[in-house]
Amino acid sequence: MYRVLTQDGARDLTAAELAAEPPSATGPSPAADLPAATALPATALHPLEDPDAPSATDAGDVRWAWDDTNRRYPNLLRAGERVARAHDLRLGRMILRHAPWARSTEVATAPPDNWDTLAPAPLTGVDAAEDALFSWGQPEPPALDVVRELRQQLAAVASSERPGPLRLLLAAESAGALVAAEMHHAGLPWRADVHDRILTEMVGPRPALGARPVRLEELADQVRTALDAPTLNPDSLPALHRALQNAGLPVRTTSKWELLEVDHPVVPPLVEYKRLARLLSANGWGWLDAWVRDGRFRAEYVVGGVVTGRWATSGGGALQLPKSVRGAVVADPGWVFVVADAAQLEPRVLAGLSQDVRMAAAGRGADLYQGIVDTGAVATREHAKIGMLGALYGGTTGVSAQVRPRLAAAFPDAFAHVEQAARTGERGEAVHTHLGRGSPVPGTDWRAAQGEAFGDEATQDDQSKARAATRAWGRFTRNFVVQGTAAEWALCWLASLRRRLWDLPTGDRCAAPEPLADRPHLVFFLHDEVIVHTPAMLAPAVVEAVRAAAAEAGTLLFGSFPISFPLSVTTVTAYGDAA
DNA sequence: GATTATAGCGCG
DNA sequence: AAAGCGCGCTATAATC
Repeated sequence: MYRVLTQDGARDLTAAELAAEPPSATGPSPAADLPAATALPATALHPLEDPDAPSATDAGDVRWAWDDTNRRYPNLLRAGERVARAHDLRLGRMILRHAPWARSTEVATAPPDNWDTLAPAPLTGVDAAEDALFSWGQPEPPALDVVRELRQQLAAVASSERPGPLRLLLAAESAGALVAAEMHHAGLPWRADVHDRILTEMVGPRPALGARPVRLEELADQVRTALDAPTLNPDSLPALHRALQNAGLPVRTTSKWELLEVDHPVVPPLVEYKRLARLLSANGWGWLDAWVRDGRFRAEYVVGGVVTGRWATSGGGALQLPKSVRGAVVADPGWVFVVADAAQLEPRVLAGLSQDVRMAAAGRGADLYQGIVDTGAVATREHAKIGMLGALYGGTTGVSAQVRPRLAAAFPDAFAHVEQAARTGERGEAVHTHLGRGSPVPGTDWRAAQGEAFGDEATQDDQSKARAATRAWGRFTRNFVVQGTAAEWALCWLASLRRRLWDLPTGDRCAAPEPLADRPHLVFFLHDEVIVHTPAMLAPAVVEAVRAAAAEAGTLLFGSFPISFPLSVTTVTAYGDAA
């Protein structure tokens, strides 16, 4: 049963009704020509195709369908309502527009409309929780026919070349949107006093606005002395570069790695200055003032914000929290964090993607890189790691290039898969993830450069630039299939974990006025890592749920293929203490 | 004076 | 050591 949120309110429709000819026909519906059986009712989905399948505690099997989770769900959460399942039509449209398996469907071929340009509402959009319960709070988007779009998307999935994976992808993406809204609602516990103490220990007390903290001023003075440049402002890159040149340092740029190759008394204080200045500008007192309220940091997640399907964030830099300030993330009294991250996620995903049984076998233990060493393919764990990362990213130099032939011989299926993705990209064609998310194709500039490189008046320079652009796009598509499929694994992990956390027996706690934040709940997600905030007593059950969810994610993507996804899990009171 | 571009570095 | 992929954010420079 779909609960479709239209501008007139919520309306319940069965999948069969959605697959039938729409009453207000503005032309033939693509769904009309489909046999009814091709549009599976939501209730008939095998649980393994649906990571947020209804659980024992869900009211029925309702799946909300709405234009934009960000626009609709936060107000439900404020009203104390938790939604079990959703179909986010904005996200669904983005995926189906570019999914190669749905290339010939109406959703993919129709001219652009308002759905294509619909920007997600900010999670922190509505300033007031004071909004009337059913005024949805934010300005209405342009006219959108929600029922029609849902019909078209369901029909597109059903008539696509691979309905099962695409259906899972849309369900997982939408579940991700629910998680993002819930994490924003609950917030990441953040102790401003601890953060302040960390900063003070590193740079001295908070200075007046615009002034440097004492430690930074000391380091700046040491830099000026070492370079004999008494008025140097080390924050000015051109000035710093000139001063380094004048002092005779052979550096091309002012970057840290280049400085570290030079032996000169200015290097230690300058590198330390840059480290602390960076921390202070990105996550100093200003950040604290702007982003932490009432003991919580509320990240603005952007689900599907990266082309590969990874999440992005806007504002606050939630996906770049430096390790040095993670000590300020402290659980509430009586509560703890369960911090879990997936070990070597991307190579494991590649093993599953390419059905490489040898690589899967190397990943049988907790450490895939050590497993590779144990096969005898390479001598050290470091070589295994650098070699695998090189294969995923398209590295062509150094150790990565050296060990590449040996790894390629040991794991031919995995290496052939990424090579194939690179070749496809170099031809300017799209690749796709395991569940069917399509990559963008290169723009007109890229194609023009390719064409001109073979023209009559092509110079050497034109040709080498074109070759470089070709290879760069190949590296992008090579990585896309792995990074994108890893993102899909992570979405399934999140969706499964979210359902399992809700199903945990919590005694009387869940009767509390805040249905989400008074029980174990997700508070942070970082590509292959999650944090659950939980009453300490329930931590062991949460650890079990996190592991079970990882196993389920592996099965959802790769069925019975024997690739495992081990986690490293710790239970801590401060994020900074996690391994 | 307001904008866009770049270098550099934080995260995976 | 970075490199080879994907991001966001800041301060400063460059440009309008």
